[in-house]
Amino acid sequence: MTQQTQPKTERYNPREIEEKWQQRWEADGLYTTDLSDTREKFYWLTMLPYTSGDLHVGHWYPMAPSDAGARFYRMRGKNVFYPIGFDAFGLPAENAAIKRGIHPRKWTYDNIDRMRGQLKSMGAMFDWNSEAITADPEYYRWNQWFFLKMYERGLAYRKNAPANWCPGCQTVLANEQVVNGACERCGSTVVQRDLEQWFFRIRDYAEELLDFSKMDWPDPVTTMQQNWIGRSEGIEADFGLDIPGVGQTAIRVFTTRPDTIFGVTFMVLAPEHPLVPQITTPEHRSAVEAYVEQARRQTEIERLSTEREKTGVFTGAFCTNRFNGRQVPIWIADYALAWYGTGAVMGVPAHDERDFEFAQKFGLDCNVVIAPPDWDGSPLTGAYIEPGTMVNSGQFDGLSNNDGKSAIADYAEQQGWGAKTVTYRLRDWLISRQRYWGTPIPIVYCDADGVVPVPEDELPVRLPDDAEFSPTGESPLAKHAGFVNTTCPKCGGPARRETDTMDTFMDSNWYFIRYLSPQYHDGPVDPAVARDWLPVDQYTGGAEHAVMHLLYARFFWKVARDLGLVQGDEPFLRLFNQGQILGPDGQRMSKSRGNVIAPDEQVQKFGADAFRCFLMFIGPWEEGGPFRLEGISGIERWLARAWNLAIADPAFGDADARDLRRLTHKTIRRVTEDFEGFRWNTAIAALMEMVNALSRAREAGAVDRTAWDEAIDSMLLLMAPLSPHIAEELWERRGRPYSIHQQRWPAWDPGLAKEDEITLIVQVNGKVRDRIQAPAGIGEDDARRLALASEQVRRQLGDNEPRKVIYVPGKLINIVA
RNA sequence: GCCGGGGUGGUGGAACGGUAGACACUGCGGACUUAAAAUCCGCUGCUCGCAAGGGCGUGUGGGUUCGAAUCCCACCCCCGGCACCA
Repeated sequence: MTQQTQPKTERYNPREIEEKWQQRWEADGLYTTDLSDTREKFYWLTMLPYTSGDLHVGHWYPMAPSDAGARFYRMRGKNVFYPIGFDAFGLPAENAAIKRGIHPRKWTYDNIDRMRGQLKSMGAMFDWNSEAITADPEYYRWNQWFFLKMYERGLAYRKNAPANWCPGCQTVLANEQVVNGACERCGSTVVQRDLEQWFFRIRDYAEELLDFSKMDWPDPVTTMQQNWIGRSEGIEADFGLDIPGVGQTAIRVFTTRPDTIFGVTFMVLAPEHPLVPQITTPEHRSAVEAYVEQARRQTEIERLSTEREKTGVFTGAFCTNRFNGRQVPIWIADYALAWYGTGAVMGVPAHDERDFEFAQKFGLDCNVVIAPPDWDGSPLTGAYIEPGTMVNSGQFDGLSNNDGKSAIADYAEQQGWGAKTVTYRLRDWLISRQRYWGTPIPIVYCDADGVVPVPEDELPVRLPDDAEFSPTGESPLAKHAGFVNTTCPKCGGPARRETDTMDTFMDSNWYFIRYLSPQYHDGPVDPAVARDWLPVDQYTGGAEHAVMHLLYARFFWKVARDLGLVQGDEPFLRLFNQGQILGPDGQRMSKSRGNVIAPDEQVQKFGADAFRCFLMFIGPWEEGGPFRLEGISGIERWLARAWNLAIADPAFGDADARDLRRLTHKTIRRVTEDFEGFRWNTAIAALMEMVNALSRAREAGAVDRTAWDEAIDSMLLLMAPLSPHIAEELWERRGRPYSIHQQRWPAWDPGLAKEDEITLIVQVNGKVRDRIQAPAGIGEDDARRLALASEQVRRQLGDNEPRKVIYVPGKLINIVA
């Protein structure tokens, strides 16, 4: 509109300022946290990156907003600790190294060097003095130490068990690492193999892990953990067994439906159930053996297929339902899972869908014991699983099935036929891996002394660099004579080392503890620092870790607590899950898809500040979504306009400061509240509005000097967490004291932020017909007078008298005719 | 199948039960420029109308309410997790 004489000013050029400030901040140790400082501590943690190669947008998306959050709390006066490290062990690094024919150590540490530079280019306030790398012997030494402590307490044990075997990665996997029957990493179909493996007793903590009351976590994550742990209340009940030559006299089942126990018409054992070979009668032996063999060969995918029809074979044996004395046939079927409950299921076709399907297929009886409300006694066409009245259940007839549950449970306990119990879906954590790039398990096998833990003072058991590490199905360390052959710590005789390594999730269990004293030699953490700084106050990271890292880490923390190492029951008091950032095609970003966005180029082109802000602006952080670069020009324009506002003053003069001050204080309020709720996108929108309003104010003529300075200074302070470089540069150019990142967060004055004029919305029958400017404190009578005087309202109303008027103070008036 | 989360303009997205579409991108028009870029200004949900103004609009269908994107019921679709868990 008006001819604008742009002052001859320097243009915003991120390349000129960003590196300069990064170097200055580093040289000044600006982001080094003094852990002995007495101000209120705030441990802000972002999930550590895996060292798989270059950083891409998938790394920036979680980290840039997290950095803004950490900076925000720092400016609010907290002593913020915001560390970073590298998750360096594990299959992906090892596989990548093998593919390229280089040593995993070299591959990993080269990546770390590159990633460190990339992370610094982000302008994040990471405290690099606290860096921890999980593949360092001084780190994994304490993995081993923890293992020994757990072994001492019986929390680490060894057992031969069927394990998830990935033929691609040539190693076993934890239950949590099998996704739809396939390896989480390489996608190979997982098969079952019997192996001697090390486990952690996470099940011992199942009950406590279900208590989420001591932390503030997003609901979806706690729900996922709850489902994963899968607590079920029920009873274990014994069915009588009277088979010549079989010592055992009962088969124990687990059921959540004791109320249906009179309806049992058959029994199902898992193919792997130990009683199967003993009870099978000679004429059924070959069929049973064939079935067991076929079940063993099945892949997880085949076994899990829901479309599959029920299969099973009769063993020829019978057992007795002690409640009604009925003899029922014992079958084996793979829908009974060996590891869940007791590995045996009582078949109640009338009241369980799976049992119904099984009975239908094999012509087994179906006895109704819970009557549907208007049941006429005719056969069921499907399992009835809803509540009902008990029938055909002896003395329990007539009870509601809900009452029957406890009545039968009590009766079973009285008779000694069973007991109330709780079963979990969660399995113990299998930590052995037959791979090279991990923490060696500190155990020695001696012919004389058996399993012998390596003494603490011999830690770390070092991972040899010169192993032949291509996977063969056996741990590569097994072929390294220098590693394997050792002496028994107990008797001094010849012994062999354990050659498996630990699951890499062991590393991420406690890295945030190590950050506090990464150089500490006398334990995993300096106890004094741990006492002051743990637990983590705010954790941010992806929801993909809901049932792996986040569950393991909670378990591990509770073990560390029981060892007296840390205090409190939970490691992460608050959690925020950002959404997944996807490629422009809406697909998960991956090198193989070719949809990876490299931040380095974007930083070159737009600057780190613009790129950070853009990632925060594209949408709500928790939602993620496809990344498209298109909108970034809006961010560039905003930063450039902010720059121009800050380096060139408007025409100062006698002017009303009220509007300007209201703008400032309203914006402070909005940005502060948005930051508290991780709403970076709307915070940036508020700052954009401020820039737009300030530009208009400058155009409009004379501006009050004090109000202008307050506005610009506040704006820079509000921008500092989002775009640290430009904020620092402009702060300096305006002659303010270094560093902006050490300034206090601005406070808003509610009186100044308040509007003194409102737009009164005038509705007739709920439809907006007019908007009238009115004083903010307008009362109902005045509002009504204004509204009824409106020409629009009169036209809508016609001859009708208003029947009712609804007034929402300061907002709206609705005239109902 | 079960458990979460979500469906709003051409696009990303805003909206304590109270102006739907803030903020931005794109597009269109204009200013500046020899020209372009950059910058600045205006318009930009659909639709009827010359206009004033009206109608329709938040996945679908109902309901509650003076008033619903928001609350309730039923359903459809998308994303994530779990999946024969007895």
